[in-house]
Amino acid sequence: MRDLAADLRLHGLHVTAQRIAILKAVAGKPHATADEIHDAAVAEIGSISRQSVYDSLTVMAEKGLIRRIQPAGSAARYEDRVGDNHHHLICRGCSVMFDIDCAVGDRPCLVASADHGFEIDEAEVIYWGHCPKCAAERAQAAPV
Amino acid sequence: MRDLAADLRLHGLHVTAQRIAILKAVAGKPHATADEIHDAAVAEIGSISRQSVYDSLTVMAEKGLIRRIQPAGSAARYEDRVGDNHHHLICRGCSVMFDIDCAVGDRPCLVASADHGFEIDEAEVIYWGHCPKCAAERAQAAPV
DNA sequence: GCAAATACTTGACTTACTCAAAACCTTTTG
DNA sequence: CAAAAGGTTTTGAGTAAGTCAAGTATTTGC
Repeated sequence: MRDLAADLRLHGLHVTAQRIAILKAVAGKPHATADEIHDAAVAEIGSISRQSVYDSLTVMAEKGLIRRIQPAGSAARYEDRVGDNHHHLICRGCSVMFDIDCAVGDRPCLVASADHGFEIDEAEVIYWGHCPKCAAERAQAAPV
Repeated sequence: MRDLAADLRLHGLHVTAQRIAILKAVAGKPHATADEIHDAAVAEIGSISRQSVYDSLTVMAEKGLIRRIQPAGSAARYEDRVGDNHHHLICRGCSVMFDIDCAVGDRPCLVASADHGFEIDEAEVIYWGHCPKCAAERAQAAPV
């Protein structure tokens, strides 16, 4: 298990009960929303304001401790798997989300065909589709 | 120029002044937000409710006349370039957005390394970085 | 142990978007 | 052409997710 306190200090952040609780929540339930993380943190330490959850998630994402994913049509989600540039697979029906390892290799997806002079730092890839369950339901609802 | 009315009819939608105005707005300013499209449509036909703009954009996106892009940290945007699976390059500073042709080829990016049984229909790729202008400003604000 | 810096809480506020019901317009059919 | 049928637009209220600001509390370096 990660030493959460050391992790925070390493990134120049103060160590507080709230932040430890948030990190635990993110680690324990990948792809959780800010709201779910708030609930988990409340369960862990009894009380924490919603605002602190937002603040902490924001700085921790900025410092690179966690990663924020913001798919179309749903609230932002957070995960503690960082640094490996993996991607995501999301169901259009029920919004389940899976991790997908980069199909091509290490980070070649970072190369765009024309960069317009940009300094590119991330290539975000989201695969959209329907999970087996939702695909079956759709087939039934709208038969050919 | 596209025959907008025929385009709507082809997709099973009624032809109305509002929808024509919205399609023109989307074509005239790619990557516009619902709000900007509303403004453009008002300029075109004098008056249209915000709700109609949302409704129309939603059905037209469903029917495949236009495409909705919803990047993290900003409102949804719309474009009329559909069917070629191109990608986007967005500046973290000022949110400018450019089109990027698929680096690999036609649509191979659709292939995920493990599909979890999903029926995948789209691979959305967003390159994040800083445009030349914002990169320069950042370098000045936080010099090494 | 103290001062300075960082973090947390409270509560008001905003933005982007959704829901619902009634009025209206397009299209289809006779 | 008229009228029925059903899709479309308007109006207005409502919601979720997140932001802003000011004051209080905690952590850390000295």
